[in-house]
Amino acid sequence: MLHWQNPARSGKVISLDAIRQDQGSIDDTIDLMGARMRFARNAEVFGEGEPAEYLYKVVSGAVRISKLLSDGRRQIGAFYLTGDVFGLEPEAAHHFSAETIVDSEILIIRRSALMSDATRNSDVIAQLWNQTIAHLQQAQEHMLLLGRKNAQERIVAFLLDMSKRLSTKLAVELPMSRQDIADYLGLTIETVSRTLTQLERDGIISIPVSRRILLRDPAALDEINDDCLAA
Amino acid sequence: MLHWQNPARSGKVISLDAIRQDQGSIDDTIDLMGARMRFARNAEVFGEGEPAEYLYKVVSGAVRISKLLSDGRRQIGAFYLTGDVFGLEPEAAHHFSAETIVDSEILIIRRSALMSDATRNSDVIAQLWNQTIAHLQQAQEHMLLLGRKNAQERIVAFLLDMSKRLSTKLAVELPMSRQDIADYLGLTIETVSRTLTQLERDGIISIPVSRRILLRDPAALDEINDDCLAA
DNA sequence: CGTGCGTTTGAGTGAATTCAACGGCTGTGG
DNA sequence: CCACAGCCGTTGAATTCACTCAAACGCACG
Repeated sequence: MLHWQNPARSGKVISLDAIRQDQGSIDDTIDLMGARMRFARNAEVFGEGEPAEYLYKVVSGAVRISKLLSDGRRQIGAFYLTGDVFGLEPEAAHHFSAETIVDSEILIIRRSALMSDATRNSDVIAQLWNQTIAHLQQAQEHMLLLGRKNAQERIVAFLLDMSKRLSTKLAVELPMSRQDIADYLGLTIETVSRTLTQLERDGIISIPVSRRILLRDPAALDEINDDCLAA
Repeated sequence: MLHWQNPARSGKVISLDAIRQDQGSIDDTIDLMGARMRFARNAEVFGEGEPAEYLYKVVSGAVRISKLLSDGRRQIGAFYLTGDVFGLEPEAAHHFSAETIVDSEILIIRRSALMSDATRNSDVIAQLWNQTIAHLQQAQEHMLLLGRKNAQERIVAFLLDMSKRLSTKLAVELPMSRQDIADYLGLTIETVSRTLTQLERDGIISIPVSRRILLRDPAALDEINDDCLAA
């Protein structure tokens, strides 16, 4: 039997929750078939244009996927944290490169292994499809942020998303640098820094050390984030 | 047998080509099972938050999918032209709303019908998955544009993409308004207009009427678009 | 011949960027 | 234990690119 229905989700912010929620059988499959590998900080997991032979799951650590323009401008497409699956593109080649942000342990599974299993069990494809859908929705949400939100809104959306995904609700320990955040949000490092400082001055957050952010006034953050649909 | 391999594609610009190329069997299925419907210009095909019961294919006309913020800011996620499939989110609800841009004919198929077929033929799921992947890659490419490109680069990328998809290589007949273009590219209508005017002054394009754009100097356009990877 | 909508053009503003300097850790080596 | 180098992050000043506000234009339609 197939599981076409993902759990209905009410929120408008599409993070990777959907992916996690729907990982029952794929987790089992991958965990059985995969091989663990350790990567140092800033190691390349795969490069743009490389054949996409494997599927990846973050066991511990954090990963970014990114694209570069010829003049060095970089867009980070997503961050993957513990438990997240990435690299699932049944095309010949990857369209992003993936690097670790911190020392990480990654579970790697050969795509062909999954696929041969899939011929016997269409559940696996359905699961992979659902994963892809979740990634797509995340990308679409991010397009709204990149296209239409100002610096403060971007930063706040980022903090709330990280808070949710790290599930340390009010004390967010960021694995990534300001440059990574900037390249994810389509801002400069200076703007990221200034905006965070301003939020701290406003008493909405506090930043005891640069990588640790305390959400002092979640209501104010939600207010700024206010993604509501019109009418 | 499954078709895991999409045709390898060399270009960096991910348009909907991949979708079209891989539509053999899904086209057959949908065309057989679907019902055609006519929509007037600016008609809503589905709304954000509505249950996603159907899959859609543009027979003729054009469709935009979009998201709104509470203050009216709008981000258009994609345009779908003749032959494109959209609405494939096996989640409970749509995350974008979809409206026709011009009078359109849309083929509609009940998802459940496809799905019951899928239990017998995992090919169909694989096809749907590939469609989703293509949409994801398009979204990721668009994130790079929205996050890191200036107005001129956005306009040029848009024109080249439209030129390719409309396959009237050098004379692009745009179905959408300047406002739609602006909301797709994350710009204002004025900036879109000014940038097009400037390209015309530079002799790179010409605009006999506002919706028709002639690509006079494709090499110059490619130059500006230059998406190349670094090193 | 108006009216209305979509588009263009102009002038001025502003938010984010660029350029530049400074501050504060961390680790290393004297 | 201190000195110093190398990052990373913050802050400041000036600039710029796209935005806002405003008006005019052109075309279609009644």
